[in-house]
Parts: sequence; structure tokens; C-alpha cells
Amino acid sequence: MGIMKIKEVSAKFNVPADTLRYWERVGAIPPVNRNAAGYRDYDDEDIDWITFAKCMREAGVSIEYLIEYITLFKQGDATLQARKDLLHEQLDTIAQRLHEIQHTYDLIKDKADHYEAHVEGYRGKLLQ
Amino acid sequence: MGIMKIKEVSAKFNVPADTLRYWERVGAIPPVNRNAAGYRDYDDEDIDWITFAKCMREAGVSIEYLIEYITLFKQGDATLQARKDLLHEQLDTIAQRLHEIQHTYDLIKDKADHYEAHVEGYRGKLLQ
DNA sequence: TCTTGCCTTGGAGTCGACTCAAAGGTTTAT
DNA sequence: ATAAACCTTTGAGTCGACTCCAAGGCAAGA
Repeated sequence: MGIMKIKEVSAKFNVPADTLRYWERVGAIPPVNRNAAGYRDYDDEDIDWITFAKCMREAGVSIEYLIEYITLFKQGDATLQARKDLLHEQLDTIAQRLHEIQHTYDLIKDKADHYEAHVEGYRGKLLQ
Repeated sequence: MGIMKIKEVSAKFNVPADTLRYWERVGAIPPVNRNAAGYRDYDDEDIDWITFAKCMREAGVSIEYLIEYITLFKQGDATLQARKDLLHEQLDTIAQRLHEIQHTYDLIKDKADHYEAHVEGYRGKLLQ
């Protein structure tokens, strides 16, 4: 699967082609190889980076963070420790976000369950 | 605790006063009572709404959704079912987001663990 | 060959959600 | 009583992350 054009990648990941170009332009993913015509030609490595970027973005990680990671990556093995630190930092942030969302989920679940029990003839009260 | 001014509420929730005013202005929370001078005077009910709004925002729920919810709430008991539906909709979205973030967490954890094992003398490879 | 469709870039526009500034009224501590 | 620290509104500005547009090159089918 070494010859995906941007439209296929867009469809595969459900990410607009404009966004894929944007990520590359600002450096949130490394530059993608081109064919003779100058068209982007995504190989497995590019696909891996997009997988990474998409996951991170969905988890709320900023573009800036991705750029920082790629910047380190481009500098080679000397930055392994720095990249590791960056990932751990992200891991902490993501874990925290996870707990916040879990908390909200539980709260809304309670509210919804309460509606469930009282949805008919219930006299409205705050947060019900 | 029925006489909190905006600064105290801001401190309690760690949400800027400007943001509290913004939420109220656009209708993401109901109007807050005022004292004689026109100052906002947050009571327990207001605090509950801010708790709700903050949780929802942290879970990635849009301001627009909150406005929709408040709009229904203001229309009284006739909208109980609609509000219940809205909450269930949000619940689904939040659950989905939760799984996405969990997925990313696992992915990053793997990457980080891998770094842990190879951080010295490891030859860089994609996503490492 | 022509047309339709996908690709390119550069730059401008949009959108959600704040965030700040200006001008002015109130409260509180000294 | 006066300064410092609050509060108010209106409206404009910012920021992150896209998203769209124009102008033009390449490709694949009829």
C-alpha cells in the first residue's frame, strides 16, 4: 500500500485533504514524498505519522505539541530523551483529561437517569 | 454561601471572570441575580449551573449545546423529554470521546514504554 | 483531443471560544 | 475623603485550527 494519494488518505482517516496539507505545512507531520508531478504520495511511514497525529489531535493534544515532537524527531537520536519526556508529559495531560471526562460522564449519566425516572409529571428543579 | 461575587466564583472554579460573564452573556448559563449595585451575586443554584457548564466544557461539549439546553430549561416542564434526549445525545458523544482518548492514551503509553526500554543507544525508527 | 476530476500552492477567510480594553460606577481600607 | 480594588457594559481583538478560494498543472476516460 505504498501509493496513496491525498484523497484516499483523506477517506481512510476521515480527515479533510485540506487538513492533511495543513498539518504538513505547519510541521505537525513530516514532509510527505511526492511523485514526478509533485503530487503527495503517502507511504506506510507517512500513514503512521497521520495515525499518530490524528489520535493526538482527537485526544486534545495541540498542533504546537506535535510540531515540537516532529522538530525533535528530525534532530535524530540525540533527542530521544527529550521526546520521551514530551510523551510522558502528554500522557499525564491525557490521563487528567480522561478523568475529567469520566467525571462529566458520570454526572450526566446521573442527570439522565434521574430524568429517566421522573420524565413524566416531574416538577422541574435545577439540573434536572 | 449565598453571596459570592464574581471573583470568588472565578477562584473557586478556576475560570476567568471574563469567561463567567461570557457564558452568561451568550446564554450558556442562566442569568445571575444582581445586588443593589448591579453586581453579580451568585447563589447555590448559579453555582450548580457553573459546575455543570464547566464539566461539560471540559468534556468538550460546545457552548452551542449548553445554550440549547438552557433554552429548553427556560421553557419549563414541557421540555423535560427534549432535555433528556439532549443529555443522552451528549452522553453518547462523551462516551465516544472517552474511548478515543483511552485509545490514544494506550498508544502513547506503548510508545513511552518503548522509549523507556531503549532510550539509550536506540536507533531511531518511526514513531519511536 | 477534449473534458472531467484530482492535484498543486499561496493566501485569505471563518469559526468557536474566549480575552482584553475603555469608560465609568461602587466598596473598602487607610 | 481619597486611593485602591472591585464591579459593570459594550465592543473590539486574539488565538488555534482549520477551511476555502483562485489560478493553474497533471491524468484518465470517452
